[in-house]
Amino acid sequence: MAMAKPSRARRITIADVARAADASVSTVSRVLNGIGTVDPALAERVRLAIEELGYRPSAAAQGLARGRSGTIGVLVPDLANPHFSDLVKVFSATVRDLGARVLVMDSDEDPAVERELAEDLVRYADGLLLCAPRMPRADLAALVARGLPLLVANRQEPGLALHSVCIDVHAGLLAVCGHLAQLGHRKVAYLAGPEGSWANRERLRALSGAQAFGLEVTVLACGSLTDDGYAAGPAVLGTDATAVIAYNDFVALGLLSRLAEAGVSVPGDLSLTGFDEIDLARYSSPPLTTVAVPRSELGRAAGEALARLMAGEDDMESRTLPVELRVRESTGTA
Amino acid sequence: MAMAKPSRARRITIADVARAADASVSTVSRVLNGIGTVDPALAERVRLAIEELGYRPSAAAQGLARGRSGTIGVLVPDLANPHFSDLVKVFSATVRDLGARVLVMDSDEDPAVERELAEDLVRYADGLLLCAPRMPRADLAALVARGLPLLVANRQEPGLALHSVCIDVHAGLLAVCGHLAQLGHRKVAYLAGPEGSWANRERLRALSGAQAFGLEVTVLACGSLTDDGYAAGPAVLGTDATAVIAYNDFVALGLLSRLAEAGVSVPGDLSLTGFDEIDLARYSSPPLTTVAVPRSELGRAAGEALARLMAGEDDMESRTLPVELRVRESTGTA
DNA sequence: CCGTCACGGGAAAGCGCTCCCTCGTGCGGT
DNA sequence: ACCGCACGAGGGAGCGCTTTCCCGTGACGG
Repeated sequence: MAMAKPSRARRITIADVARAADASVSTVSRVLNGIGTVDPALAERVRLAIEELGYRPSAAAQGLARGRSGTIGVLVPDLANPHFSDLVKVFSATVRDLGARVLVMDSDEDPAVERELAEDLVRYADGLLLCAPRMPRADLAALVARGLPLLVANRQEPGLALHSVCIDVHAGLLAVCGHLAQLGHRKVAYLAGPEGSWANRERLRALSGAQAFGLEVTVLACGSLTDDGYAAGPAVLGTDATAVIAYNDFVALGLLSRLAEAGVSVPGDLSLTGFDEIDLARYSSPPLTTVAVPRSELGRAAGEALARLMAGEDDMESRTLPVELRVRESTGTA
Repeated sequence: MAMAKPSRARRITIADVARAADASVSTVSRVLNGIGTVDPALAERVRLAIEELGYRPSAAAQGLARGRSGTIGVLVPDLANPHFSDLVKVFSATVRDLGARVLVMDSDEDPAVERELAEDLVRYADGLLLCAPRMPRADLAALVARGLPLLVANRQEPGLALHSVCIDVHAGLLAVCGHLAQLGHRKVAYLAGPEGSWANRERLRALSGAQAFGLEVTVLACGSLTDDGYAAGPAVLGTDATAVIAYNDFVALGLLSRLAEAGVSVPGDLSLTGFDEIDLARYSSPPLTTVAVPRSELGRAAGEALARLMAGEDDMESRTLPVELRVRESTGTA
């Protein structure tokens, strides 16, 4: 008796269900999509058949037929950075309530890759969340021109009609400056983040405003990693600053470690501030004065904003979320 | 003159390209897929048309026609945990070289959600990477039965035919024990991680083996977060242990902070070890003795393993990746 | 010079779903 | 008793690709 090879068990389709439930494909589809015009008994039969067969609708077929995939693309520069993984986490949870899934791509900060990935995401997704602080404006414009719902996080590009949700970096750093000025500091060093990134530009902008507080700022090239902060130790000690504003908490913690090694007391000899408030900030010794950014809020706001964009509401204003200065023990009087 | 409303600019399809390039749809498809049997001149014309029209093939249509989506599903318990975000990052980069994209879902450690998400991923993906340390065995079995390439990370389930890549947690903790024993410690406290998780079980298993080193272990319930470690301070001080083995680096750092507050010297009064080596471990004071796990290696191994599974190689053995003890200043003689 | 092939290229059949349109039925109104 | 209507249910045309099958052409050998 010849028996078909159990090669690759054919996928169970909606037609199989229809047959099993003795209903039409249309009806099964209705049941699947919760359209109420189906006789309860029939619907129940269909549900049973679905259960029995272990049927799951093919996402590809649904996507093709519906004209949308139920997928949102997210592009981040570095998923290993808690700032972004947190964002993705909350964003993903938020849009999930909308019935959407998230396709994440990590550009590794490489602009060329970024372009390519964004282009790829467009093919898959119904909407895009872009965290691309350094993507060339032209690429951004090209993406906008594609016409699909697009939202950028933490970036503003005047003149480009794109929606965004941002952290109020400017206000945050201003608060830091105010705090330091109040403590009597006059000369401060700023450990700069990645050159050209929006976040760094915003900080610099705030810093230039800080002269109003009587602060004299020395900008030192640094980076965004703990290692960068650690490496910046000597440079910092080479200045006559009495306080250091680190690009973020990682940098601050790295520097803190180097300072401890060098026997420099914080805040006795030097005050130090971070930014972004990572969990560990309050567990360092001394606990770090930093700026708490509403990470979850950002993810949620992004999710909601994109939802509205995808629903066709195009008249939406960009949101800027407030931050909060967290004064702890790493800052003291000059 | 009646003009069609520029409603929602119809998608550009392969047919448009064919028309523009004066070729057949088949040919355009061939060019797209790099099938060599096309006259170079024609191919060039097609490429030009594609460029001109800004055509991008619809992922849904391709997926439906090809019978596979080019997407791999990844389920993690917590994307905010660097352990998993790192894994996803590397994994995603690895499979990208295979032409696959990654759909990430975060179960938030909720078993019910986990089931649902896994079920959902199946509809979208050609393969699955599961990080589900506590998913009920039955759910796992159900997933295996679905027949699609499935790989689990950091978990082994004897009797279930599933492939896995793991970190050698057992060996890692054994190394920690050996190190402490060598320093003369006899009584140690273990700050336990999430109950029921594979990683915690493995540690406990190693710990029971540690009696061979003459170690007497007190297990204290704790958790996996910095806060948990901080909170465990009093409990730790309530024991007569001379060394503490923390579930992971976060816990260790949290405890370290609490100990510093309490004026307990590390390693003078108490030795302390972490696990997983996060970046900050070497920047704490004192720098943390911990176990370095090959996070990137894990992601890469997972990517490669899943690639092979998806290519049909079913005869694959599970891999266990070696770890490395990093001795730093948080451990000293008893 | 014609038969044979190899090969470039086109037509068309799906892939598994959604959704519009149509059809049949049973009901109420006049 | 008849017409119309509402509503439940089925038929079938796509959605945008891939891929098989087949045809036409030109090169080559006998």
